[in-house]
Amino acid sequence: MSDYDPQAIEEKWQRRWAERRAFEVREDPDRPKYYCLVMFAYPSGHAHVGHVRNYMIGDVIARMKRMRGFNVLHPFGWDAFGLPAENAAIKNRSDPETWTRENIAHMKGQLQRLGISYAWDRELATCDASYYRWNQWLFLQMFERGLAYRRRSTVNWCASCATVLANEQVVDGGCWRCATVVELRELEQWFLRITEYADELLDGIERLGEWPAKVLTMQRNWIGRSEGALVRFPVVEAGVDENRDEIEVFTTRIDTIFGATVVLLAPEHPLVDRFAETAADSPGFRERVQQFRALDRTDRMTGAVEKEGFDTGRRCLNPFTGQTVPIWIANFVLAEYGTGAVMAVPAHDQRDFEFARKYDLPVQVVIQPEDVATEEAWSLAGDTMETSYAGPGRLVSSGEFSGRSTLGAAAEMARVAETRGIGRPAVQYRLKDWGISRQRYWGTPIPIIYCDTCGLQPVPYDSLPVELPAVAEFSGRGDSPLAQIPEFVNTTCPSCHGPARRETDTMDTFVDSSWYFYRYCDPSNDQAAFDPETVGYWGPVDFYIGGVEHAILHLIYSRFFCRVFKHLGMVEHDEPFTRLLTQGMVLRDGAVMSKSKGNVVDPDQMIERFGADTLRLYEMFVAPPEKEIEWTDAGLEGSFRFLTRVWRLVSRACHVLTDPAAETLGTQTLDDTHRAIRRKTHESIRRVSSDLDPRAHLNTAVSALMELVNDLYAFCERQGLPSDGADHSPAVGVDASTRAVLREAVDALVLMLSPFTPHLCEELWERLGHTTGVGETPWPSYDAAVAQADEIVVPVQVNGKLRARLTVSADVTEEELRTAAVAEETVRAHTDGKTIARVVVVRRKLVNVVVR
RNA sequence: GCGAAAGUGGCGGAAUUGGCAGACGCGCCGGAUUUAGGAUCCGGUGGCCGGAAGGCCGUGGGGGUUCAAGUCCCCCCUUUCGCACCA
Repeated sequence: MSDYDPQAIEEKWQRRWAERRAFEVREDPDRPKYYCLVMFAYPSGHAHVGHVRNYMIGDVIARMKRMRGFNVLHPFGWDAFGLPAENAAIKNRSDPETWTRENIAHMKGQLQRLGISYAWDRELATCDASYYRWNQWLFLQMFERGLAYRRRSTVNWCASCATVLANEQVVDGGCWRCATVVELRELEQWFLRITEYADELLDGIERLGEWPAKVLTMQRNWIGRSEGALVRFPVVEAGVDENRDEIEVFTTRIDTIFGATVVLLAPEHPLVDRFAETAADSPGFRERVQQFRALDRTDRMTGAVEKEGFDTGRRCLNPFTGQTVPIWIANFVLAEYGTGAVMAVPAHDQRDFEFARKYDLPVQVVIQPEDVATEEAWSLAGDTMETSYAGPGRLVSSGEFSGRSTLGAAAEMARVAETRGIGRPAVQYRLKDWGISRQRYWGTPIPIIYCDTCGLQPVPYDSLPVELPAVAEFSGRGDSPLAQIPEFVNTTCPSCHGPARRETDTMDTFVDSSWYFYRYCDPSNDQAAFDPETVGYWGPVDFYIGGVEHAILHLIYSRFFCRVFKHLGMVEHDEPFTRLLTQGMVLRDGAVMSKSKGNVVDPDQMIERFGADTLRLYEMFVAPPEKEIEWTDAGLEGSFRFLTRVWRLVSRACHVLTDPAAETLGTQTLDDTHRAIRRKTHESIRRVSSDLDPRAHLNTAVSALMELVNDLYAFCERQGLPSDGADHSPAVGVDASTRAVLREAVDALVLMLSPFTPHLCEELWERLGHTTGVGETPWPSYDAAVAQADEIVVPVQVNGKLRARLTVSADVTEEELRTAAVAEETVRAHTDGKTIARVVVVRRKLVNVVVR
């Protein structure tokens, strides 16, 4: 047989798979379905070995599941809208679509050379009107239900990208894409009411048992639910009793309200401007407010700025104590959380404590720890305490509530506030509604029309899609590129048919990626986003694989959309992704691969040198899928060496194996060597099967296969099989038992290796005389009786230290083990002259002789 | 600062339920083969002592539980990730 020539083999099998449409599937109610999905790709230009790793994990799982009898949906597509296309267009003086389509073509070629088992007939690109029209459809559905709405608001603005960012897209105060520090701007924006589902999204986390705990924690933090109360503090105006202003605060510690000695406003709080109008007598008021507002946003958010504030001179009424308290403006109070106003309780909150000490504001103790003997001790401490006390305890100096335990007091006091009409229990979330308006060209047009007479009008469903107009040359200037295109902007009102203007913002591309996994199920449907019955068959996604960088953005939006579709009656499941695996990055020289660092490893070059199978195997073997890996060429060579070894082993086996149907195990007598290799074969099947499913420990599955190959080499040598390349007549001098045992082992090896290196294994499978493809052959099953050894080696310890090994029959009894262990010579050397206090026997595992 | 995860040979990593630490691979060393190199095959490879048999030590550090700890508990160190004035 010839040498291993990956290039020839890989091309041959990729062609055959395509001809056979081997990976295209349709719904089949008689077979269990399995939806294996990798996160679709942004067509940036070139796939690198990091992408390859992601896609390989999915491919190994998909191919293995197919062999295990599942009807496997394994699609791929393109997250094709987005800013880089616009930037590239400006740079190349072309248009975003050309750039995008060329990149898709190139990357698709790269992926196809890897031999991934995608159902390419379901490929989609979000920039196709046939896809994004359903973004528009869904937007209108949400608009009808009040889930999409428009409001003027302060938004995060990235000056470099010249667009708005969602809260989720602001990372450490900068743009998630380019890290430019975000500014705040007032704009009319479209929002999706994700907060409507805040509790559902939070509760659902409990049921995502097959997601990494880390991702769940991040989502919990992001939603940031806190229970507390809203309480209104009436502003005390000299001489005015009616219709006076109120400051509503949110607190999680209403049980400390008797200690609220000052109310703090965010500099952006609406009342601040009102106060400023009448603050003529207070010089510098406006200037100081301006100073606070101008503070660097990131610094304010992260606490890098010193806590400062000043007295407005106004006072309000603490509705529980009936006492007036001063109103201050403080730079650390956030306008966007809660009500933008807080009650400060210096004695029981560290921030407030520091603030009070700095400005010499009163510290009123109202909670006393259970273990402090007397109230006096703490009342005294109010003036001398060095730190706040935020723990539990008993309420003191709290009117009718004094003596109560903090446990349960907060809930009751919130209810009391409600009956008195001064507040109510309330829940706050960190999660904000999702701003989706983007002042960009390359995205889904928002299907809304503005008419001077009729106002805001949704585009009628039968006018969808609102197509993105082509542009000849892309300048990228102006806030909303679509606004520069009169043919697009000018339209007629669907209601009065008078002249009207289209919305010129496009949707955040995360809208596109929030439901693409449903579209794959029914990709060419032109009547609906998807047929609910079809998604009912394929959904939810059983196994989803992608980078942890999407832990909050994409994965929370998709869970949100799943619920919207459920409420539209289009899906029945609660969660879109049953199991999530976040694969580790591929690093080189300790850094993420990027063009600018010049450390990108191009998969095409690796395929050229070693073949796709070697690259595939290497990336699966080097570490567990979740871990990040450091790229090494040496490791790749090792994988190539292993595959060459497999090739030679099977070639050698082919010299003596002729007919799969005849070489079966039946009544042959097997000697020890035969039994040993059968044991190894079945043990390997057991290990590889469970390593792949459900454990997804792909690296140890490969290790087990390497061990099997090593043993098979030794077996061939021992049985005197002619070596590869030697002159021989088939099967000369090789008995039927040896051939049957070898056949079983080599077949199992090739089958189990095939999800990793499908081209090589298809070729070897064919050479082994099989007529069906390796991928259509059922996964091998293991026989526990065969995997079980006749004899086992049991370690013997004396006082926990290994002293001997006993080779005993597998069905040895505890008593026999005990006797044999104590009698063993090396054991006796360590027990002589001592008392055997105890002998611990763990059947089939270990003996420990305890001496004194 | 708070929270979580991790820390195992020269390197990547394995050890599924508390039961032989270091599977498998890389690298290195030796042997066979070879004109030579490469490739291949076989063997060795945690540290220390020893000619060997064997012994001692060993999973970031320190304590503990247990017949038995990489694994469980407590304290500490380091790294990574997440959160970071959220009232």
